[in-house]
Amino acid sequence: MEQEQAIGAKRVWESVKLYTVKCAKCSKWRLIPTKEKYEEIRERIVERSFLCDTARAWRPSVSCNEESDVKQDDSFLWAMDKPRIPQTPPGWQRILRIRAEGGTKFADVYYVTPSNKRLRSMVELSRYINEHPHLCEGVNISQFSFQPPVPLDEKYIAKRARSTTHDTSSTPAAGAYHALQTQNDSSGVPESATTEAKAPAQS
DNA sequence: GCCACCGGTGGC
DNA sequence: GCCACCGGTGGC
Repeated sequence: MEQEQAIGAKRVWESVKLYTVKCAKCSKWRLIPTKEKYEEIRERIVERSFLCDTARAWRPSVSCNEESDVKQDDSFLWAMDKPRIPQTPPGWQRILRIRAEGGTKFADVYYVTPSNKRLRSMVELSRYINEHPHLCEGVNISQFSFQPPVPLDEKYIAKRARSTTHDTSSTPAAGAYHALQTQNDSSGVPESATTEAKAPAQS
């Protein structure tokens, strides 16, 4: 199941199932209870490292001695967010849609406005802000980023012609700040259809 | 007819 | 060569 967010009359579907951040000390994954909390952590992860102690705010008993909350295995599709993505302004939604496996792009980011409009790019966004000043008080474009996360499984995307820097194969998560997981379930990307779907020949 | 999704491409 | 942007369209 995907997370459903009712916005006005419309329903918006988010591909992300779970939000996870790695402790900078013990390298264990900690689940983040809400998208809002995750966005808050993500925005400042460079300045403020995430630690198991941080998770005590919502889970008083947690510490580096506890096992990782999640195993990094194939039951989820893992993707790593870029740091410094600003928190989404109140009344807006930042939505991530994972694309089907084997395509040319991994995911699309879009924003849903307070008036329930779906914006696909900075161009559309700044036009919207100009045309709806009353809905955009105290909002400016620096609070938005369309930067999508990167899949940890690079083969999820169709192979690019001769990628030169291909050394990330060892441990992509090693230097990672944080990750999000999306489930390979039937409502999103069908498991069976994606696992061994191979393009006959690549140019 | 609408809209979510994907691919093509222009501009950097 | 990369990727932000958006046009086209298939599936509902």
